[in-house]
This record gives sequence, C-alpha cells and structure tokens, in this order.
Amino acid sequence: MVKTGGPTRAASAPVLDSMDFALDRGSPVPLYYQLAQQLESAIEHGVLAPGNLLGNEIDLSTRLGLSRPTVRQAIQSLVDKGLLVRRRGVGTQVVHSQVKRPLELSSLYDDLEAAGQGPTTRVVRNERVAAGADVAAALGLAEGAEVVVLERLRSTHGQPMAYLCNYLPAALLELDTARLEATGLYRMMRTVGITLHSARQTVGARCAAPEEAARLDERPGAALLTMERTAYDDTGRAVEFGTHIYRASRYAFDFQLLVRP
Amino acid sequence: MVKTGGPTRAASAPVLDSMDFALDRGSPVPLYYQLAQQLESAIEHGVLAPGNLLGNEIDLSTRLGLSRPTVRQAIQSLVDKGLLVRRRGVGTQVVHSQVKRPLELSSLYDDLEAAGQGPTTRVVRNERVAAGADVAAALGLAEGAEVVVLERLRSTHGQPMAYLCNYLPAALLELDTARLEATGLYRMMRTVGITLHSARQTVGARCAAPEEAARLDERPGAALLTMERTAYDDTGRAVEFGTHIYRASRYAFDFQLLVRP
DNA sequence: CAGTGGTCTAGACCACGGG
DNA sequence: CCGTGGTCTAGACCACTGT
Repeated sequence: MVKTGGPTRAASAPVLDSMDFALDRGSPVPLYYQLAQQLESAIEHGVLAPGNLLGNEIDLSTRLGLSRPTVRQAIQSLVDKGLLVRRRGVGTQVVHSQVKRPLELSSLYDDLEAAGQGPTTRVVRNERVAAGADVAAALGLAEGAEVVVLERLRSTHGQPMAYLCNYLPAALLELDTARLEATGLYRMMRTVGITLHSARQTVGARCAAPEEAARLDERPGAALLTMERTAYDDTGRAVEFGTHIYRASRYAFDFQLLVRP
Repeated sequence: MVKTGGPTRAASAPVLDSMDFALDRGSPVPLYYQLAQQLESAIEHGVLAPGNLLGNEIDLSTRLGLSRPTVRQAIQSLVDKGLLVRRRGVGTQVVHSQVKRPLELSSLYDDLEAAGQGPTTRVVRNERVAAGADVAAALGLAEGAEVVVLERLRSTHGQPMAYLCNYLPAALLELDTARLEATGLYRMMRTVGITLHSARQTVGARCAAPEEAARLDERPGAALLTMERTAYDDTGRAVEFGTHIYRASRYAFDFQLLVRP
C-alpha cells in the first residue's frame, strides 16, 4: 500500500530517502538521540549537504519505524544546535554551511577543555584566605569567610598568554596543585560532582600596569583583554569567581551565537 | 514584604498547588507557551521562589486540563532558559536565583535593542563601494562585488562610546541614513524580511591608534575593545560583516551563558 | 519501596506557505 | 489547493532518586 508512489524527483529531492539509519532499541541511548547523532554525522560528513531537504516528518517516522514525536524530538535538537532550519509549508533543510563546528560558547570551554591539553598551566598561588568584600559578594558568602585563592599562569609555546585569578568557597573541594596543573579546574569540579549550570561574564579591556606587564612578558601600557566571571552550579550556589587577564596580542575570544526567535 | 512564617518552606509543599493559571484555548498563542509565560512571570515576581518545587507533571497536567506532553513542553522551554532545573526522582525546581534576567546573549542584542533607544547614533559614512578581499571573503562574495559600507559613531550622554564599521551586500536592502539613525540596523533588516540565524564573533583588544583615538575622544594608546562579527540569515547567506571598536573605559561586554549537559 | 522525570506511541486537528 | 511543520491528546513503560 505504498501510496506515496515514487516521490517525483524535484530539484530538491530528499537525499534522506536513500539513507539508512541504525537504530538500536536495546541501547540505553534514547532513540531520538541516536537519530540526532546520525543526522548530525551525516551533515558533518557532507552526506546531507547544505540546503538539502530532510523530507517530511511523517514519511521519515514510518520509514524509521518511529513515532512522529520521536522524530521531531531528534530534529528539534539539531534545530536548537543551529544545524537545521524548519519552515512551515516548505520543509526541514540543512542550514547553509557556516555553522559546522559550534565552537561551543565562548571561553568557558576553552578553559574547560584546554586545561591539561595543549597549554601549560603553572599554579602561582594556592592558599586559603579570608574573603574580601568583593569576593564575598560575588560568591554569596559572608565577608571574611574562608575561600581558596588560586592564581595561575597559562602559557602556550613557551609564551605566557593569560593570568588567571580564581576564588572558590573553601568548603567546596580540595585543590591539589599538581592535579590542577594537569587536569584543569572545571574538570576537577566535575569529578567531585559539581555540575556547572550557568555563568555570568564581563569582558573588557585595559592597559597593562607595570606589574601585570611583567607577569605576562608584555610592555607596560600594552592592551590586555580582561574577563570577570562568576559560575554557578545547578543548585544556584556560586562555585567560582575569577578575574582573568589575557594578552590581547596573543588571544581573542572567538564564539558563535544563535539568534532565538 | 509579607513573610510566610518560617524562612525555609517545606520542600514537600509545592507552592504551585495554590496557583491558578488562565489558559485561553481560543487564543492563537499555543497553550504550552501561555503556561510557560505565566510560570516565568510567577518566577520573576517571586511567587515561585528559588528552590521551590513545581510539583509533578502528572498532577499539574490534570489540574490544568492539559496533557502531560504539553505541560512538559512548557517546562522544558523554561529549563532551556535556565530558569528551572529538573532532576529525576526529585522534581522540578526553580533555579536558585542569579539567573533572573538572561540579558540575552552578548552584544548582538544590545546593538539590536539599544539602536534607536537610549544611545545616539550618527551615520558618518554610507555609500556603495567595491568589496576588498577581506570583506568579500567574510560575506562570501566575489572580490570587487558591490557592498554598502556603513560607519557609525554611537554615543551615550553626549560621549562617544563606540565606532561601528559594517559591510553589507548592496543588493540586500536600501539603507536610508535618517532611518538608520532612528531605527538601527538589525531592526531595518527584520522589516525587510531578513531573519537572523547565527553570528560569529571575535572579541579582542588593542591600543588606540591616533586616528581611532581622535574619533572616540580618547588619548592615543588607550585600551580599546574590538569586535569583529559576521552575521548570517536563516538561509545561510552572510548578511553583515562588521568591525567595531569600543572605548574600554566606557564599555564592556556583559553576558550570561548556560552550560548544556 | 514509591515517586519523579525520561522516553515513546499512534493517532488528531490547525496554521501557514507555495503553486 | 495540497503539503508542510506546529500543536495537542491520552495513554504506556522505563530509569533514576530518595527513604
């Protein structure tokens, strides 16, 4: 009862018709997620080229043996990532290039990922102190509460690139210096069961004071990129407050953002 | 402020039980969206305080006369905004403060919204030129293609704050100088039917060259915040390439980001 | 153990866009 | 007009969390 007949091969014949997907119902991985991953991979490898239509959801779901909501969930997740665009009366198509690698969002990740990989990190300071007014306010603690202050110099190719100063509630976790240099701060938090939820960032610039310049091997007055961040876990606790400075001659924030309708 | 007896409310008494929602099935506004808006408003006004549980989805749906998926869709949209957190076996609760005003994402919006509101914008240059190599590459055009170059000085309180230089494909839209100063670039695009989809940004810093300093009323060598952006519409066309410089003494990017699991 | 969210199904009608 | 995605329903079972 294949009523659909042969879909007339219009200019934009759904490439998806000839694709096959391997869905494993025994897997603990959700079906919608399996489908989303395979679609994403197909897009990434060029099997689904920019502008290609995906074909309507009904056909897709019957062909895959899934319900329509499940297929929609998979597609929606890729729309949220910016890889697909849906239009009523038209269809779902692969976004016209340029998105590819989302780069994730801004510097939270390059801190998170880069730690312990390419760059070198040297812990300059790692001790418990009483929180000053600004730090206490940022972390939502009482002034004078015990916090860990952490200063790190991050370098690449033997050249200093950034000077990171962070404050954390002392009760949060144990900060072993050796592990910090090898593993990175956010990874250490995650292993202790802290799941990051959101962060508030301010990015600015200023000229290097003599002391800062010396630390970063710059000349005094050189342009520095500054970043102040407070990160919160999923219970709403502030888990980190940081003041970072980057050599503008060697570093810039690079990120992509999606416009939500 | 009316206090509710104890400082901490019992977690097992969902505040939501006593709330009523006005859902209009005749409205063109989707039910899940109506619910989401009213929940968000309740959170914003403190009716739902941080840490409060929302009560389970089944009860909620029967009490509202909605199906569970519809209620889930409403809740999910707020989870995506970072206002709610869901945990299996626990429940859905309001995130512990600090998120409140999402501020949207970074400068795309303050450009977008601020235009035509508080700040003053003076169009310094608005003409058609042949695209240079860099501009052509950024916009995906052939070198020498006709583009509109736009230079604007943005001020607040009578003081210059930023110098914005933008390039747009000439065929895209008509750029009336008077309207530009009153309405803003992105709003003009939207009225012509261009829907922004994504943008790629690079934020850096440098010291002001004499010419730049003069334009911004800064001293030469002062720190400047720089931003380079290419914006794309939902078909993947590059619709704008811009190089902006901000006085670091008067401006910083301030944004919030959510960590996706 | 009981209760929660996470996933999935098989239908339905509506609103919009294009020919 | 037809086909598309957008919304909605009323169930179901599973996986995880806490006691």
